[in-house]
Formats: sequence, C-alpha cells, structure tokens
Amino acid sequence: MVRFRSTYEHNIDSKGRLAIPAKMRAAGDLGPGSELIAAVFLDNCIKLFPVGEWEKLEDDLLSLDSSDPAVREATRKVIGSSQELELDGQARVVLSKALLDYANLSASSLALVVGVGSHMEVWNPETYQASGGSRSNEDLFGLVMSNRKASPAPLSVNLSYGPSAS
Amino acid sequence: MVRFRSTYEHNIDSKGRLAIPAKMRAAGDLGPGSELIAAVFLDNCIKLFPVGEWEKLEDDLLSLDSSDPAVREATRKVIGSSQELELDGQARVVLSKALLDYANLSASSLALVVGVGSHMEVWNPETYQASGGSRSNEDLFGLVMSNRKASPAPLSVNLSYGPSAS
DNA sequence: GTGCCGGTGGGGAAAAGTGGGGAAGGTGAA
DNA sequence: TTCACCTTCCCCACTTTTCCCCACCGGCAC
Repeated sequence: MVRFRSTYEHNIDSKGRLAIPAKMRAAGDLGPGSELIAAVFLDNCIKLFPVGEWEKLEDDLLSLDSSDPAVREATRKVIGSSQELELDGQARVVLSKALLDYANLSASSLALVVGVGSHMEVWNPETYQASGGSRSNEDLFGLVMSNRKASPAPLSVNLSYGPSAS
Repeated sequence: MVRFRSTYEHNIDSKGRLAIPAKMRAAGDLGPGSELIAAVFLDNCIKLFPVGEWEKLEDDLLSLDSSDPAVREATRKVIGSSQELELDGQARVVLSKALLDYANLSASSLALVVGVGSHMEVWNPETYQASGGSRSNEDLFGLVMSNRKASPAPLSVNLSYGPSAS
C-alpha cells in the first residue's frame, strides 16, 4: 500500500509546473511517464492520487444510487473536477489554472506538498497555516484517537476524506 | 471500462458543432467516424455515451416490467430522446437544435464538457453553476460517505432513470 | 575538487482547438 | 420535370496551447 509522508516546499514555475519531491516519487513508485490524478474537493488544496487509489474512490462514487440528484451532483463535482496528470521527463506535473485557483495558488509561487498516506496535498502555505488555526494539535489528535476507539473497524479511508470535516 | 473525467471548456461553433476534448477521445477510444449517443433525461444537460455504455443502459430499461405505465413512459422518453452522433474528421459532433435547447445552449456559445465515469455531460456554464449552488463540497461528500456506510449493497441501474424524474 | 542527484527554467516541435469555404444531396416551388 | 435554395457534411487552414526535450544551477557526498 502507498504511504506518502512529510511536507516539502516546492516552487511552482512560470508554466504552472510542480516537481514531485523525490521522496514521494520513491514512495509512490512514480517516474517520468507515470500518471497522477488531481482532484479538488474538501479543503482548499489540490489532492494528488496515484491512479489506483483514485479509482477506488471513483468506484465508490459510481456505485451509489444515482436516482438521487445529490449523488449525481457529488459524482459530477468530484469526478468532473479531477484531472489526469502525466509526469514529464523531470517528474513534474502541470497544474491547470483551475486547480491552482481552487487552492489559492498561482504560477511562479511557493507551495507545500504534504504527504497524507494514500495521497499528496498541494497547499498555499498561508492557506495551510490558516486552515489549522482553529484547533490545537492536542484537540485534533484526541479526536483521532477517540474515533479509533469508537469504531475500530474501517478507519482507513474515512480518515483521509473523513467525516471529521463536518 | 470507460472512465471519463475532468471538465473542459469548449466552444460550440456557429454550426452547432462541439469538439470532443482530446483526453476524452483517448479515454473512450473515440476518433473520426466513431459514434456517440446523445440523450437528454435528468439534469439540464446533454449526456453523451459511447455506444457500448448506452446499450447497457438500454438493456436495463428494456428488462423492466413493461406492464407498468411508468416504465413504458421512462423507456419511451429515455430511448426516444436519444440520437446517434458521428464524429467528423476533426472529432466533432453536431448537436441538433433540440439537444441544445434542452441544455440551454446554442450555436456560437461556450459549453462545459464534464466527464462523469461512463459518460460525458455538456452543460451551459451558468446552468451548471446554478445547479450546484445549493450545497457545499462538504455537504455533498458527507452525504456520499454516509451513504457508503449505510448501504453497502450495490444499487441496481433502475435507479438512474427512476420515477423521481416525474 | 569532482561527480551525481534534485530542483529550476526556457525554447521549439507537435498536437489540439477553432473557423470557414465549397461540394453534395435533399426539398419545395414553379 | 426542372430549377433554386437550403441544409449537411467534408475538407482545408490558421492560431493557440501543450508537452517534450535540453541546459543550467546549487548542494551534498565521495
């Protein structure tokens, strides 16, 4: 199973390109020609998934009851906002303007690349700072631990996009 | 399995032609001469299916109990409103006035082409915006996740064109 | 000091998107 | 039946964007 960790500062160049940190390339077995899926939902950051991980999530979405307009809307938003990105010869991806806008990023700016287990997240440093302002580390960790006790079962995926957001 | 993703802005030219985005052509193995099925049901957009995907949907409809007037009506509306479209030499399709009208589109206007797994959807950008205005990403995703837990059972296809449309 | 690896920048070729002209075919009126 | 007109479709040409490749720069290790 794929496990991305750590945080890196990387520049987005004038063409909107972002180099995948070498450690993450190693962790995800990514090289020139590999594909990543970029998606924007929940949190103001760009989420980068290996194709396999992303397809699991897509499968879940596509198996829902599509007679429900809200399900169709969610599917459309999540899958419709995703993009396939191919790594160039220098292991970089091009982030489209739409993606950058969503995360308050732009070409020729600094970004944080955060490893979050199954995927990576690309943040505007200021947005990242601000998003964590409301809760202390202790609070957050306490929440995670109590969840673990309450439902020992399948916390794997849920934590990644989980209900804790609500 | 076919998996359309992403959203593209494309112009519908003065002749009502829409170019299929290159990535979607790749995803659906579409080229000049290929066929797509256009259909209008649920949501104010034009849905474009590869023939194979569409036929699955037709099969599901036709396997329903046709003694039920609602089933006959749904079948008639869905299959009856569909059109075969052939891609021209530049991988474009001609959208008829009836299709454009349904989606609040017209010749010489801008459209969004959204990939939603098995099919693509063509939207008027304003209609698209308005259709999702009511809910936040968090709400939608929360809904998806709670559905996931609540009903692990696979949905049948029936639900897709269900009576909720009436 | 030197070589390698990771990160950065930019130029040129190829592909994608867009627009329009003209032939072919079909329809309706004289 | 013939002509005129309109629609449809096919092809060509242009513009913009993308992406692929090459080159450089700095730092760390040997």
